[in-house]
Amino acid sequence: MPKRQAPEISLRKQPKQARSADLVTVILDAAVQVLEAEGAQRFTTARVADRAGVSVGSLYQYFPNKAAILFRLQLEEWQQTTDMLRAILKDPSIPPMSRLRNLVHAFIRSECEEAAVRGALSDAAPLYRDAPETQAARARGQEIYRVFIAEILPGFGEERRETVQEIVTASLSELGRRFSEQSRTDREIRDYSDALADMLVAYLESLNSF
Amino acid sequence: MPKRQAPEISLRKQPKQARSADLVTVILDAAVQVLEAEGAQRFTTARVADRAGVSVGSLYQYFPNKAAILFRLQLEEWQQTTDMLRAILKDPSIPPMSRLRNLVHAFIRSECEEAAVRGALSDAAPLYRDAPETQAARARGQEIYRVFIAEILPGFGEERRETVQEIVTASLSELGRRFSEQSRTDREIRDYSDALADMLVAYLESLNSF
DNA sequence: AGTAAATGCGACGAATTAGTCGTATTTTTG
DNA sequence: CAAAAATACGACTAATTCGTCGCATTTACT
Repeated sequence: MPKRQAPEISLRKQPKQARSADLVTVILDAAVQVLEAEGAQRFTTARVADRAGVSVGSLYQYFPNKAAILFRLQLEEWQQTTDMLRAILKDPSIPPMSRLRNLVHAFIRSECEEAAVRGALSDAAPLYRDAPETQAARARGQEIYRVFIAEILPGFGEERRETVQEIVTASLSELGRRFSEQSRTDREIRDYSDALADMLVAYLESLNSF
Repeated sequence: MPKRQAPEISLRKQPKQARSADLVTVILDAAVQVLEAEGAQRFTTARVADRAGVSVGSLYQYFPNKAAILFRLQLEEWQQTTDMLRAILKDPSIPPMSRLRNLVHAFIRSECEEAAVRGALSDAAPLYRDAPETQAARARGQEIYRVFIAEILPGFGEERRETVQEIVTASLSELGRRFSEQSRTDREIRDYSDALADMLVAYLESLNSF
């Protein structure tokens, strides 16, 4: 059981002046560029600092270690995606299964944009995924699905719903990630999204026909 | 676009004497142990050689680089799994959807055994996944599903079937991997397998009801 | 202006790693 | 048994990496 993983993934100190706040954003932008251009393997603090036009020392003023930068990027990614999906999933003017279809399409499209960065980020996941902050962020993201599943499967027990939720969310995130590993045409994206939506809808409807 | 990745993943030379054939298996055994005990991050040729009770030099006689060892392990993993699943999927005495259910259960159970090694192997995937040998092995593994999908969806065109196959195989491998990241009780394994099988069956049956 | 706090710097230390090469040992072969 | 081929060895090199520390510069505040 390899349980490495030091904590300390959060910001080391809060930027108090404008220049240092800028510094943090400049570093994060540079980090994205490094991930995109060099991949997870060659993602190093030195390269990030270099591309940001900043010294390593400055970088380490605000990020306690390399993993903290990656975690921060993943966190922002998750937050953006979750916000988008929440809006789709909560819209009461659309029937649930249509909302789900819309969500699938939006999610797959979003996964295919900036696929390079996302892919690299997931290659680097071992560096940050075991940190408690990461677990917490994951859990927060699950909330919107929990509510949705409860809405469409009202007769089911807590435990059963959790399993369904696990399957549905994992299908989305894992199949989305895998699909976006290769570059795809718009046509492929539509077809795949349709098929994935078909599968999820067929599953959920089959559960309700009893 | 990070396109690193040197080829040269195959064996450097064939062992001609018994002792060197032993050497290769000893090294592979040790590699598994290192992956399991230390994780992908700390998987180094030195550690493997050390645990195998062999010198690095000897290791490099037969493996051109670190990635070759990992590829070899992944290949054996895939071969074993594929053989098992092929037998289940081809049994003509059982109706197709029952075969699929059996397959899901067998696969998830198998993923949960030695989850540590499999997880580490997939963390290390960036080191070998872009090699042509890996692509080829992947493609070979897809074959059994291609045949199965063709059997149950005879009226569908080639392209459509490919999308379905992509969805089904990705669901299995990715959800299986993700599920096995945490350690699971027998009960959880059964419930999850049932749910996943439900989803796949619901999907495939929904396709056939037109 | 003058002081203290905040920020920025980058050379440097300590550690780790992949892979090689010349040599020693063992096995095969004639 | 002797020469040749195969195998084993492990010290070593070259490269890369993370993260720190003492000092310089800039900003905030009175």
